[in-house]
Amino acid sequence: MALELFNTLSGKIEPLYASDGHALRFYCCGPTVYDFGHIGNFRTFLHVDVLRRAARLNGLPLHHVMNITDVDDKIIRNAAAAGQAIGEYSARFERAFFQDMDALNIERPEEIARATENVPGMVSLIERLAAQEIAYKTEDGSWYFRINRFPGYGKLSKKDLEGMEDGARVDLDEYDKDAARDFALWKAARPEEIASQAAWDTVLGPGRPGWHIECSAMAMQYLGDSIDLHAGGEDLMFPHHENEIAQSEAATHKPFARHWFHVRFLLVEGKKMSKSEGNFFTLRDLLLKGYRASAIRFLLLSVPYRHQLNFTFDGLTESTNAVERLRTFHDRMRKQAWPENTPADHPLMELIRKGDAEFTAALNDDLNTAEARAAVFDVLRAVNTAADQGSLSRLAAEQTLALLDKFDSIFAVLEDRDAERTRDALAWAEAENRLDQVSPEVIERFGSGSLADVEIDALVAERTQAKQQRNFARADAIRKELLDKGILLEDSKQGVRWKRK
RNA sequence: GGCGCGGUACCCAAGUGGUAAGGGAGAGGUCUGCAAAACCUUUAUGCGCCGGUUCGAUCCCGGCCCGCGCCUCCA
Repeated sequence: MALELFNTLSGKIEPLYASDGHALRFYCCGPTVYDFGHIGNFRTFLHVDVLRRAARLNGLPLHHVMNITDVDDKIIRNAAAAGQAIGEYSARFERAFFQDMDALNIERPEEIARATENVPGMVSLIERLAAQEIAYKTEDGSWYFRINRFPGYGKLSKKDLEGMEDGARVDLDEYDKDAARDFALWKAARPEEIASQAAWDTVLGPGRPGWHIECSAMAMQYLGDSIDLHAGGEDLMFPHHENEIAQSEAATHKPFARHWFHVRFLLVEGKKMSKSEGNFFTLRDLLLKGYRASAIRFLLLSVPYRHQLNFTFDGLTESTNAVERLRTFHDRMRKQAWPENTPADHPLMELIRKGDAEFTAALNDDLNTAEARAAVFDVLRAVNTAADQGSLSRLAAEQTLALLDKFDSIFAVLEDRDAERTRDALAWAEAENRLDQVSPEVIERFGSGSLADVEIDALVAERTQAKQQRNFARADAIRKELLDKGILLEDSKQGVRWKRK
C-alpha cells in the first residue's frame, strides 16, 4: 500500500505521488523568525518531518522547500526597538530555529527560501497580476489583490464569501481598498522601514512584500507553477493558503497545489497556548525545565497530526518513560547474545513480521503515528517475553532490530542525545543570562559541577569490585550516591548499564 | 452568527457494523544479595446522553449536553 494522506482541498484521503515521476515537489510554510520557536510551531514541523520520513520509507524522493519569513511587521517592530537592521535581528532567530530543529531531530528540507532573498520574484508575480488588473495600487503606494476577480476564492477553507459582508470583521476605514477582504500584495514603505532596511526600491514603488505573496512566489520559483504538496499549520488554511491559491492561480491559470496538508493546533493543559494564559512554552523553556528533547519529540508525534493534542507535563513524563522502555529494549537486542535457533522461532518471527507490516500500514494510512507506535510495542513485549524465556533466537533478534531501525527512521528517538541537547540549552541560557529560567536540577546534573562520564565509569567500576568482594554495603552506597546525582544503575549478566534519569 | 473537530478505563490514546489496540500510572507476583530492567496477572459487560436504522452500533442517522478550533497577526 502506498502512502495516503488527507487532502484539505478535496476533503478526502488520497495517495501521495510525484506528478513529474521523479520527486515530490513539496512546499512547507516555515517560521517567521521574530522570536524563539514554541512547541506549537514544532508540532507542525515535527509532523512534516514524519511525512518526509514516511515518504522515504515508501521510496518516494522529495524536493522539499521551506521558506523563512524574515521580513514582517513583528520583525520590523522588534528590530527597530533593538536598534538593528532586520537582517541582523532575524538572523539570530533563524539560527535558534535550526538549532531547535536539530535538537528535535527534524530533518532539513532540501532547500530553504528566505523572503528577503527572493523579492524580485515576488515583484514580477505582482506585475503579472497587475497586467490583468487583478492587482491594483492604492493612494499610499500599496498594492492589493482584487478578490472578486478570483472566483475560486474560499475553495480550500470552504468559505462562502457571498455570505460574508464587508466590514463585518474587517476595519474598512483603515485602508483605501476596493473591498474589505482584498489583501495586501505589496506594502508601501514607511520612513522607519527604510531606516531598518525593510524596504526595497522596485518598479512597484518602495516597499516590501506582503506575507502571502512570498509563499506563492517562492513556491513557484523553486518548484514550478503546479506543485504536488503544500503544508502548514491549520491556522494558515485561511487566509494565508487561500490567498496563495488566489495569487498563483490567477497569475498562471493552472492549479497551484494538488494536495494540501494541515497540522492541527495543540492545546497546552487543555487550553490554546498563549502568553496571557501562562501556558506558552518554547522548546528551550522545556529543555531548561529538565524535560528531554526525545520525550518532547515522542509526545508531539504520538497523537496523529489531524487530531488536537493536549500537551501536558504528565504526558511528557509518560513519554519519557515510554522512550526509556524502547531504548532499554533496543540495547538489549543489540548487546545480548542469542542462541542460533530455538523451537519458538517460527511463531515469533511471524509475529515480528506482522508488527512490521502493521507499522508500515499505519503510517501509510494518513500517518497514523499512534497505531504505528502500538505495533512496535506489541512486538517489544512479545520479544522481551521470549528473551526472558530463553527462546529468542539470533535471527529473531536481528529481525527485531530491523523493525526498530524502521521505527526509528520515523520516530528518531532511540539514539540518546538528550544530555547533549540539554547541555546545549544550558550553555545558551548561560550566554544569554537566563540562568534564572533553568531548574536547579538541570544545573546540578548538566552544569559544570556535574559528574563527567569517566567519573561515573570509575565509580561503577569501584562498585563492581565491591560487589565481587560481597561488600554490598559499599556497593549500595555508591549506587545511592550516583542515584542522588541522577544516575541510575542497572545490573545484568552483560555487566552494568548506567543512564541519566 | 458561519464553518469544522472531538467526548473511549485512573491519565494519555488507537480502532471497527459483529462484540474494545497501545502507552503511562497503580496493585499483586516471578527473577535478583538488594535494587533496576524485564516478564506474568490485574484495571471499560462498556466507548457523553436520548432516540432511530439493523439480526446486531462504540462505530451509521437524528436530537441534546459538554469541550475545543478556525472565521483577525498566529504553527
